[in-house]
Amino acid sequence: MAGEMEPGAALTLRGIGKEFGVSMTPAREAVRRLAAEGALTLSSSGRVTTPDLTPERIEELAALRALLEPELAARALPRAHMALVDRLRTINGRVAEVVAKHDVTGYIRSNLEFHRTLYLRAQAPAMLAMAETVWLQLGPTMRALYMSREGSDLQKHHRAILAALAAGDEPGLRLAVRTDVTQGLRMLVGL
Amino acid sequence: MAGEMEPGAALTLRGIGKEFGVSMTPAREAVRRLAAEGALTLSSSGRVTTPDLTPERIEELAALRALLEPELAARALPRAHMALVDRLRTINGRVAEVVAKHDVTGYIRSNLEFHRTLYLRAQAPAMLAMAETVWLQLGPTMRALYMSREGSDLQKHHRAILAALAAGDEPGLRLAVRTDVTQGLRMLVGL
DNA sequence: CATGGCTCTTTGTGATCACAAAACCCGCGC
DNA sequence: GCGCGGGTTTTGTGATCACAAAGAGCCATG
Repeated sequence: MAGEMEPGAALTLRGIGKEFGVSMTPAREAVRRLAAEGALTLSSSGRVTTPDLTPERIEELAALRALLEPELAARALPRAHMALVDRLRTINGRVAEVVAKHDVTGYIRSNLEFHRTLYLRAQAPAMLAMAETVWLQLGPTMRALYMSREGSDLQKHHRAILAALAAGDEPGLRLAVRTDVTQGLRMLVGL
Repeated sequence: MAGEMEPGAALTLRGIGKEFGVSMTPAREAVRRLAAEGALTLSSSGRVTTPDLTPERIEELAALRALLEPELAARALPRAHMALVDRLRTINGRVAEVVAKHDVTGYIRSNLEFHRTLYLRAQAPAMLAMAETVWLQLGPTMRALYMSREGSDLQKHHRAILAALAAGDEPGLRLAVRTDVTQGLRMLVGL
């Protein structure tokens, strides 16, 4: 999810097992579970790789984010207190730090933490799980995305989200989340 | 997905294995995969049951359907030809048959086939997979739902979908799909 | 008659193994 | 130089086993 692996990277059950000090059996279960969520690709012969997404697939996943995440934000809005906004501001500060250090993985991680923290307030576990599934599928691709561009104006969108949250402005919040989510992925496809 | 199992039904790995003539290993993989999609529940001790959804969870899943399926329908619309509408009409006829026979499982199956046939035209596999994941989670619950009410006016919504499709009316299609999806589940929660 | 504890059974976990298929690599021939 | 076999290695699959924990049932006791 954090983009630690590049798209198309191959994995072996025995390799995973050795890496985590277990046998093939639990490695297989983990792989099958991740494959079920679309986070890994199983070739017809059972080989395991991280997915190498086509532009159409990326657009589709971006559309899913644009569908799910504004809804999650809107559901979180009535439950959001000042403490939440403060917490989000803190996380957003950490985003700025890792951007300065060109730490791609750290950036993706804290960016997603920002979103997750907000959506947790929606009290919608199934919907949040779906959003996280999408993040998982985009993981390896996000690395490629964020390495190609500077993340300076993503902060702008996060600030817009915070402002709408503090103002209790639902339409504004939906729009801010949607553009934050859409804009980054748009670049990758080159639209 | 077809509601063949009731909510809260227990499963054992050895039982599944015997039922399908395999050992525990493939049974475990299948169970873990389904659990990853939310189609089965794993207790903390590893016990496997079909999920017994709370009303809040049902509302959430209904909201997901209301979010995803109009989008899928809208994406299918520009690609929909007369042959597709005919095919949908045929499937809809089959829905009427099974309703007459009070065949709950058959009804759910053909109802979902109606939706899946339409959404396949959207050329959006990730989005369709998400919708099917939701269906899977609702499966056991849908049985309980459709046994408690008559499915007569669901045909009405399907006809509205077909009409909007034939007319190329996107807003109408979105609305028709949304109400078809929402209305059935609304009863169960008792809103 | 209810309740607590004890035992036996059931059940999931993870390791190991034999097997088959796929991939890889090396060398040969065109 | 390039492509194509053939043998070797790697890799996933599914079965089986030992083990531990959780459940179920039963009996004794208050």
